[in-house]
Amino acid sequence: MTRPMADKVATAADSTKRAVTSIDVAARAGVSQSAVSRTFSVGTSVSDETRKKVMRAARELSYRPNAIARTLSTRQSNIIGIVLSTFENQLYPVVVEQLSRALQLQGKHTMLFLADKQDSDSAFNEILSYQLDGVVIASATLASKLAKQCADMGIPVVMFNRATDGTSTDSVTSDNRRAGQLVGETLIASGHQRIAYISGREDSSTNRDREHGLREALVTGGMVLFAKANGNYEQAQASAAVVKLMGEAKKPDAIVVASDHMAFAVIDTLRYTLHLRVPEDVSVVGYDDVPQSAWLAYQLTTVAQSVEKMVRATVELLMTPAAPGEGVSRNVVVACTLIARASVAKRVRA
Amino acid sequence: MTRPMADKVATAADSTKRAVTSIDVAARAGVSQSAVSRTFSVGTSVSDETRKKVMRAARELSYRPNAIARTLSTRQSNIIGIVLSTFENQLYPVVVEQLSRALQLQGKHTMLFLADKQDSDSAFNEILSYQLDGVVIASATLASKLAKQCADMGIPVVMFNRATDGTSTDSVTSDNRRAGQLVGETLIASGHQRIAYISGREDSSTNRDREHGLREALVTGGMVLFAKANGNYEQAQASAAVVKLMGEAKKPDAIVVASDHMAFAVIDTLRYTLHLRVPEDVSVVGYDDVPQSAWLAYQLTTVAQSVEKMVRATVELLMTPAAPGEGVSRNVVVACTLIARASVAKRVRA
DNA sequence: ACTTTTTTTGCATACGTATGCTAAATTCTG
DNA sequence: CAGAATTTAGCATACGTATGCAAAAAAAGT
Repeated sequence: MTRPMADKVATAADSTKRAVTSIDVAARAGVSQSAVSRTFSVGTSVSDETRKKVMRAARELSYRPNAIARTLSTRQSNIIGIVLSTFENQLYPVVVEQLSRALQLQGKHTMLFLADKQDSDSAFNEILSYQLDGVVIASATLASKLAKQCADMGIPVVMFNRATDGTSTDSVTSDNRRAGQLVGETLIASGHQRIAYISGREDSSTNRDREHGLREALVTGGMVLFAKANGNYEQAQASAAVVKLMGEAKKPDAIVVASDHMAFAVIDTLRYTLHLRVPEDVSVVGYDDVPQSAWLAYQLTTVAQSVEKMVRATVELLMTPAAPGEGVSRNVVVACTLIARASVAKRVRA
Repeated sequence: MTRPMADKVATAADSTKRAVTSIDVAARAGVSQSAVSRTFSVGTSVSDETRKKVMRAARELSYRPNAIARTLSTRQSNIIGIVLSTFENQLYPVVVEQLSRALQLQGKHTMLFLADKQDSDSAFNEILSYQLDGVVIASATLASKLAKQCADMGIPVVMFNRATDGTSTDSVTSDNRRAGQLVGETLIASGHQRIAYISGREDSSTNRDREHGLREALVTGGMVLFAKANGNYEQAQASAAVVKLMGEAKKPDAIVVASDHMAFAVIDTLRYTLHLRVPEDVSVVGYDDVPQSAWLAYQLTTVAQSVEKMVRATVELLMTPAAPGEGVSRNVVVACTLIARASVAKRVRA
């Protein structure tokens, strides 16, 4: 009896104080625990009177339903996983921000997972052990493997900005082939004759489709791709690529770059390393229309992916999972728009 | 008896198939459920033999412990919430990426929360109902309010890159006052005489400290701040601010900008709108050292925050929560470094 | 007023794992 | 080899909420 009181006093910072549960609320409101639960669940029937009593008690105790317990019971976590490899390309911050916001509006929450070369497997397993309501994959690395694992667990998966490589997974992409065509058409229309391409990762469907579309437009216009170098979606490699392209005897008069992110490095290298003018000496076109493309330093002509539409489609797919066993994947392709800025010149035919 | 079989066949995509639980594994391994649980928990005692049996059965059934159930039982979710307002400033993608990676290495996962002006309250409540192990606040909006709520619930909170406004919350910041001094000293040393400041949000401690340090260095050097305009951490406002500063009869010869993000807009506006040269006509200095600062187009002299150190400190604080009722907050201040690039000129005294 | 229908309530149990406690098995000790 | 000390296994219960079911209450119908 020396100090039992001290052990029981609950100070504000007392970490031993138990959280308020629906049972506490029920006791205070003089109803059953079920009544409390029903009050806080949508689509359940409670009389106005009990609801009021419960709400009052809940407020007084500052009760908040425990999402974890709820998940265990309903098998619905309201958590969506987003897998990506890096934020380096400014497109991804934009995507994650918009996606998170859109999901929050639907009462979902976002669990971020940064895939890495090494730890991918161990951490994948961990993320999968949270009863995710869905997963958005915006990372090339191990995408199809992870997609399969999720599918096996019955978790809806959406591949964002990458096509399904044979596996039957839902996906949202923009119309990259058309994007490539648009770029080709614009460059031809503005009088370019030697059009080169700096590619992204060769195993990326986005890159392939963009190149494919570009080549189609060139053929239609009676020409072929003038040159090509690989930038691998990395700025350093893109810089090296443009140095190589401009080091040849016959130089391109326009360079199409597989992503805006690389295009910035290309423009910088052209201007500050090779001392060439953009667009007077070389035109540059990118893809994605990330925020920086509009900056005065770049004024990059590019093809805009409508992140907004892609996000909307993604959320839609996540919320309405395909019927099980359906086997056929849903692939949403969002239209894209050419944004003409100042990085493309009008050239007079020689 | 017409089609009972069809109803029971479990196809791969059959969403009705129940998840594998520790009980299933126990049955298959011929041990109790506790044995399975102990096998998958660290720091518990199981004999090698049972462990092997369990692991084997688990592998055969591809069992994965249910993190949600585990959370309910242990009151430890292994989820850390990150609250921020926007990814616009490239510093934040970098921070979130590094923080997530660091947390993943500790077996923690990241729940992202994008604070908004409107929905802040409702969504806060939701995020708090997941038994978060900790919260990192990297958003100015409602920071102190949220911090208090978390503290009341016994959730460790760390304010990232913003000081605690009186409230006793742990925080990690860089030495912004010293950063300001460094900038002032450098500009004075390189012969600048009319040093102006474009500020961030006035209610941000980061901004205040940077300005404070800058003014101190100026006073020490026998001068005062030449002019000041508010950029509010937004590029458009920063552009307007620089236009205003350069529109005066007496123009600054150096502009210190409260963030790199704004500094890019300032440089672009100087060059492409006002047709001035950087650094020949005006030097520009930023804060943060985001990736773009190193780009050839900007070559921005800036003060680097060591995101790596800040992240490490944040994780450290999260993992070792202060003793309850301690009342005194831990405030880690990380040293910063001036990164000299080409946006500052050497001026000869007139 | 009495039956029928509808709504509301509470009871009991399930969700999947962790863990205190006790009993059993094992190892150690002399 | 007996007994003590230690390790390991299993039982039972807790974590906090949701929900099927049946009883109770209220509303509607005649």
